[in-house]
Amino acid sequence: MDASAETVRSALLAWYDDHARRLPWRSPPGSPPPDPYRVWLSEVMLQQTTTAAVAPYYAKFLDRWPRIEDLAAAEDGDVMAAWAGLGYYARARNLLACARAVAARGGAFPATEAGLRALPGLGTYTAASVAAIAFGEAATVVDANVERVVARLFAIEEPLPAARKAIRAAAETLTPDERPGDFAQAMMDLGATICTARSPRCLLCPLADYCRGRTQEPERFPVKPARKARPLRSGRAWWVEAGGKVFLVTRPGKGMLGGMRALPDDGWSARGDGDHLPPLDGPWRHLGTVRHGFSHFDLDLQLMLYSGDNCSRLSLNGEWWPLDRIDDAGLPTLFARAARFALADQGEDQGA
DNA sequence: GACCCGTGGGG
DNA sequence: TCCCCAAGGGT
Repeated sequence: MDASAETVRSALLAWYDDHARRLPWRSPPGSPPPDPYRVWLSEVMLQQTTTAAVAPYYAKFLDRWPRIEDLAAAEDGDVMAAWAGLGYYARARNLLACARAVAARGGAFPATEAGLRALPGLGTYTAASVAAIAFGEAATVVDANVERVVARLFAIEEPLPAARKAIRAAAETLTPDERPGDFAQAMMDLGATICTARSPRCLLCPLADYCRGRTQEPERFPVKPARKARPLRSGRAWWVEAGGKVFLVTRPGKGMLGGMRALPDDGWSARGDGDHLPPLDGPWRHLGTVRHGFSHFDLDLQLMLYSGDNCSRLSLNGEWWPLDRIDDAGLPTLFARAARFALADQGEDQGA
């Protein structure tokens, strides 16, 4: 049952040679890695995000900003708009800060895990993955996939998050000096395609013979604490339209959807009594409610249409955005959905 | 360690 | 429908 680390490494790399996923930001097994800019860009996008969601964004960013100097020179708003829909917008702010920091040192990333870790937006995982994949450093890469694979391989009973220490220690015993980048990606591929969270395919697993968890119920690992229920908040957003344009604001740099273009809203506080007043004295018409799920709460956003005839006294700073280019506004998903709702409502009025 | 921070897909 | 989850980082 137990096997040497070398046995496990060899079995996994052999499996990877035949079964590696082909992804736009990845080189085939055993071949030279993509340049660090591409590795870094993909790794940041992949934080808490599926490969399918990342692919079109990765292509778009690389096409628009082929080198890190191009990204470093971009306008903040353009980068935020290009990130719209991908979520966790602090990543985009950190991406730009990191690009500028690297450009300032001549465009070359630090080539070590410790050096990478000091850059904005690179935490334990991303620093290790870029070091291993782009620079061939024998860094131990632990993401949710590796966590699951290792917890099962060693049948770690301790629940998360306390188990992270033991999981990392176990993972470190496996990390190879040769092909550390391939090894890291192999572990992640195994977790994504074989050792999945539900219904793991143990019959296809190259590590099945060495897995302690398999003799129990592999789905048990890693043991996780119960999840808290998501509360429901409510709020209002204001749709003000004139001359074929809609009034948009840019949200503050920090907090929810920070730095993103948006509809004006009332702040959707926890109790649903948002404190921001409407940007115009009425009349307002209730268009409908958009329910949206965020990471830690659900939101019922009531969409209010300004139905008066004098927009000249708007009390907010913002910009008038052409409705026929609303898809280019870079609205995060919540407000993109609200905008579609408002435009569909108008379509119905015209049809009726 | 706890909490904040998005979104879309799959079972 | 609902719940879970994903190549996590910052504070």
